[in-house]
Amino acid sequence: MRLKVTSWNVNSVRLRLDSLKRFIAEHQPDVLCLQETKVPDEHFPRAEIEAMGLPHSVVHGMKSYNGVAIFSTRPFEASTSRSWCGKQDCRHIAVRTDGIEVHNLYVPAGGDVPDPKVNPKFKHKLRFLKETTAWFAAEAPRDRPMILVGDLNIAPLENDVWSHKQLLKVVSHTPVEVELLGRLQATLGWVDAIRHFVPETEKLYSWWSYRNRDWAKSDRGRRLDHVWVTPVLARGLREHHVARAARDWMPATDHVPVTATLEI
DNA sequence: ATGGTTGCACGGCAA
Repeated sequence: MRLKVTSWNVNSVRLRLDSLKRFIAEHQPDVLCLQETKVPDEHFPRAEIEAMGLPHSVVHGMKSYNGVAIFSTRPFEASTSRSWCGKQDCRHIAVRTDGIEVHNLYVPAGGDVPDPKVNPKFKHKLRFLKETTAWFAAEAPRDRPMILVGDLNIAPLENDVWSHKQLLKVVSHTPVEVELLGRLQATLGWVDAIRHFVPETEKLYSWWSYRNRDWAKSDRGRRLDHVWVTPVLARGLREHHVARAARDWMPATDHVPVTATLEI
């Protein structure tokens, strides 16, 4: 059976309904994980998205900031959301479908200054990574079929950014973040489902800043959005897709959908 | 070096 899983930071789900409809029609994901929905649950346009062919959903949001959701062609056997760093800021939601746990994460961006002593947002980001790492390490054995997706707000590899050298002190690509993301990845032996298909020598991005006149021409991107699978699922990996074209869909988003397809 | 843009229960904050 095919399982096609997409992660997309939509930066306001209410502004993105036309783009969501187009993406779902063109790519037909089975499980669609959204981040930065920016809407409280009572105002979430849930029925509209369910009508696009994904009739099962869970949402977990708040006013103005953050927010995560999962839509699916198949019913959920369970769903949970966890809070991290003592904050109720809607950065995690998880479901089980077909015996597979799917975790959808929105890691804090971390602000501008990569120093936890002077920047509380960066401190929060590091702490969030440590807490999620401890939780996955304690929670689940490696042989459990699990998928972790989301806007992890870290581009770990040299070719996950347009210039490794120029971004070494830029939040999202600093060594301390990359190291912590590596520890999270090591907990369950998570396999990077996108780099499974794209060699590390090749540039690959999922985000381009709004602050570029011509994002495609300058192509100063970063790969902040990820799909990971546990080792037991990795042998089923069949395809990947980064919907670069969606960067031009109006109104524009800075993140594009990232998809992995597996046979389960 | 700086400034560049977007979104949000509308305006300072987060990204």
